[in-house]
Amino acid sequence: MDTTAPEDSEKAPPMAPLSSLREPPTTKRGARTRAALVQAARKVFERDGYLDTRLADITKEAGCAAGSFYTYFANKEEVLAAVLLEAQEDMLHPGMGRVQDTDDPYAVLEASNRAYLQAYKRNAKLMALLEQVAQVDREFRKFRRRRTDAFIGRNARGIADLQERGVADREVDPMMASRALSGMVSVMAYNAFVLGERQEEGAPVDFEKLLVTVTRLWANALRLPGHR
Amino acid sequence: MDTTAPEDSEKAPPMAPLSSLREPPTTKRGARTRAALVQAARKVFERDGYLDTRLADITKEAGCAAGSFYTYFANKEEVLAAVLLEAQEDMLHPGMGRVQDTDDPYAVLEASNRAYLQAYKRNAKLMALLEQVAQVDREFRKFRRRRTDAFIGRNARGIADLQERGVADREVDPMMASRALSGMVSVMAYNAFVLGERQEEGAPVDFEKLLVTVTRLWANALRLPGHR
Amino acid sequence: MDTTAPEDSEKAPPMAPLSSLREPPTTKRGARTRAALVQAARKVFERDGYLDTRLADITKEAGCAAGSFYTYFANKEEVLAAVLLEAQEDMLHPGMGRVQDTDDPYAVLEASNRAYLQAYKRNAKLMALLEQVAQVDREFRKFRRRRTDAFIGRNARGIADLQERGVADREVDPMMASRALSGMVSVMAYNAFVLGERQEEGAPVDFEKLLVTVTRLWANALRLPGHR
Amino acid sequence: MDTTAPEDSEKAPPMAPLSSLREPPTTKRGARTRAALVQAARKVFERDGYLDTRLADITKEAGCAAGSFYTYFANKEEVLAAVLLEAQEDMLHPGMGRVQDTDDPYAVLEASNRAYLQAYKRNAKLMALLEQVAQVDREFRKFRRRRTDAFIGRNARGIADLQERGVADREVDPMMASRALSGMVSVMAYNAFVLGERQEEGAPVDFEKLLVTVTRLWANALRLPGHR
DNA sequence: CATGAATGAGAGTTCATTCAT
DNA sequence: AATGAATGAACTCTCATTCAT
Repeated sequence: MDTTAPEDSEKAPPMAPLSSLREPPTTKRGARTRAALVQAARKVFERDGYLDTRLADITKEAGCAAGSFYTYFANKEEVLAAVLLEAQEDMLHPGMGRVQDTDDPYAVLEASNRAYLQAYKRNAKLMALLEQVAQVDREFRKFRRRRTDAFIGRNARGIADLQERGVADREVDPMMASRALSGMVSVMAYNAFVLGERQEEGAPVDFEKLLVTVTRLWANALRLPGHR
Repeated sequence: MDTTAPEDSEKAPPMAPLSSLREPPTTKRGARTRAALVQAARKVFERDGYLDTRLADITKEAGCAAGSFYTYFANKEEVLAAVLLEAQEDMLHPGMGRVQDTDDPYAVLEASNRAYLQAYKRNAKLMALLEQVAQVDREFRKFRRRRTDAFIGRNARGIADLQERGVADREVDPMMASRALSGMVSVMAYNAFVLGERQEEGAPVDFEKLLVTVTRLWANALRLPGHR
Repeated sequence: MDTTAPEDSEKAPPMAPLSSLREPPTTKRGARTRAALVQAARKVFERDGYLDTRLADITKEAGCAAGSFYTYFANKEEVLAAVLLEAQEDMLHPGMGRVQDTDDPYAVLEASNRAYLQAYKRNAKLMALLEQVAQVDREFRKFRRRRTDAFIGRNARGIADLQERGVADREVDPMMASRALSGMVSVMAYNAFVLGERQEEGAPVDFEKLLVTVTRLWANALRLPGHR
Repeated sequence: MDTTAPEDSEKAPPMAPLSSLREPPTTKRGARTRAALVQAARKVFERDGYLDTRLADITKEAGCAAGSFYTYFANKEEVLAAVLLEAQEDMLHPGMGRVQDTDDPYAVLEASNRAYLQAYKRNAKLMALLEQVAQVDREFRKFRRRRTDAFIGRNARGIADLQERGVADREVDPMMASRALSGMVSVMAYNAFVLGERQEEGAPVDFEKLLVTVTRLWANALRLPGHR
């Protein structure tokens, strides 16, 4: 789910647009240390949350000295950026098997949602982290937005396509419908895989039921035919 | 990757469940000071965000000494609780005029969504704050959940009712459908009224178009009859 | 003596023009603490030099907690500013008794130089500090410049006056001559009272001989008549 | 106030008296690297000032690795020493053409001052650096002192000579007069060529006017005859 | 000799919380 | 009840120096 904080809330220091400023390590040893830091950072971030993570926690986890951190990153933001960039691939491009070959819109839709939900589940901790950090840092809000927009755009094209083929409700704006329906799925994913996994915050969820429900609602919402 | 979410991320200090611990002020002067603090807190929270707000900012805004804060609240969480409790009414019970009288499910649905979206827009800054703080504090996550569940429950009853009346798709679980569709609307509201209002984070939104779209999608999703 | 560093050498952070930003203490206790800090700062600065002074040294000397420093000053610069402002009076306006009554230019000159040298000697440690810090901080360079200019201007007027009265060499530009001669005296003072007092850095100096020499050279340089 | 100057201000680590400890490089490659470091150091020192210079800045400018620095120098002081020693010649022995042949004391004096001022101007950045570092490091204070004393001694001999020839005021101690007058010229040079070149710190100066003025004042101060 | 990563002590700063007045 | 100064733990970041390759 999407969440945010008052615009002016963050003092915006000069920050790089989510790309490493420090030059990459030249030696093998350097690469190893950097990798250890990124891995440690991910672990600690996911465990303690972005805000409660001290840089010392990361270096400790990585097994290196506090100062070594700054050989590779300028601050907490930059490690997180590195963590996210490293995981970006799997988060962005779920890849959804062969089903696309079919002509059955419902089957395609279900496959798409399945891929999305699976990827979300796989990266749930990271998604939780992203949501948290997006509340606090504009740069990561942008990152999240890029990710969201990728899905929304893809789905909007799918909807427009169905409309052209005459199988989807032509009354709705494809873009806005995509925003709404994609949002619907992402909220469900967040609730199921982020909150649902937490003690006392939510109940565990039946993956298939979730998938079927959102798919059906989505199909209905577009008035796809058949599939009573 | 597995999906245990950052449950432990927040050090959980002994905290009261969102109700003031401190006994209420006895004197008039005390009541005035407390009120000033709550009002100031809301203003500063909305302006600077929860995390960037220093208690000193609040007392300064309230025009009282730093120490006075502790006469009424134990910490930042408690003021925020007070702020939210004070605003709870309008956030929770939008109240939606007389339309409920009609039998037209679509009209009822639209009225309900209108009321929700209007309330969201009215309290957008507070909602933003709530989302932010929910990322950081379990107690406020619970608060948010109570609010969300109220809407979800209400909508689920509506859906079940329509199903019983035979006008809604019986294949979907009313509760889960309500989660999905309510979530859909809340995401749209968040994007429109929280992110949409921020420079460079989102475009301003046409309220009516938003309302019509989500209502239509909702109606379609349930296969409500009629309406073209 | 005047000394400085390459212009670009100092990263110039937004700094206040040598005036306290923090609001002054309201209570007696506050005033006491602030005063203790200024006094401690002066002592430590004079003992350890500006650069080697840690804020912790100052608070320790003042007998208060590290954090208390920031109640009154934003950083090291600001305390030093406070120290200098407090001592400014005596450094700037030596006050030189009754001699001004006479018409004898030489006597006036000697009295003036005596007052200057005495004041310099009295504040030697502070002058040393000022020289040191002027090498490092533009704002204090300005401060030093204001002080220097005050003397130079005063002396330039004296020289011009003598020229008008026909007792001083009219060939020299009064302002530039004042720069040169005032500079001459200040170098001598620096060498005598700052360096001269240090072990192995210079020999102790006979105050009267110093005074007589610079006065005679000054008088000669302007071709004042009489005096052998 | 008393006048013990900040003698103890600098922690005095075991330091060599401004001569390279490290043995000179044996290979050609080594000599090249060392030279590159010295050159880079001078550039960076002059640009950023001694204190703000990081060893990393120097090695970067020299195009070699951080660790290589320690092959040739033990620390920042030592490079600076190397820099100064390399430039010492031009700073110390201006060389002043043929004018010394004349008997006209004024001409000799002017030639001497011209040579001094030209050398100062030529090495202004280095002089600025020296002044800065002298404020901070005893060893460089000694270096500066040796330089200053060379000039003072030379000028004192000149003055004594003139006194013996009966053309200079015999009432002043040649050594002290030399200190004062040499100091006068050096202050003027510092103000003109170091401060004068900086934006907003001083106005640019007319070299010839400066030369004529200090020379005339100097001549007058000694009561040299002629030259009205 | 050169490299460049690793180290870690140490400094400045923030701010929730306490407490004497 | 109110005040506002005092506290000090906590954290980030710098950079001279070392050392394995």
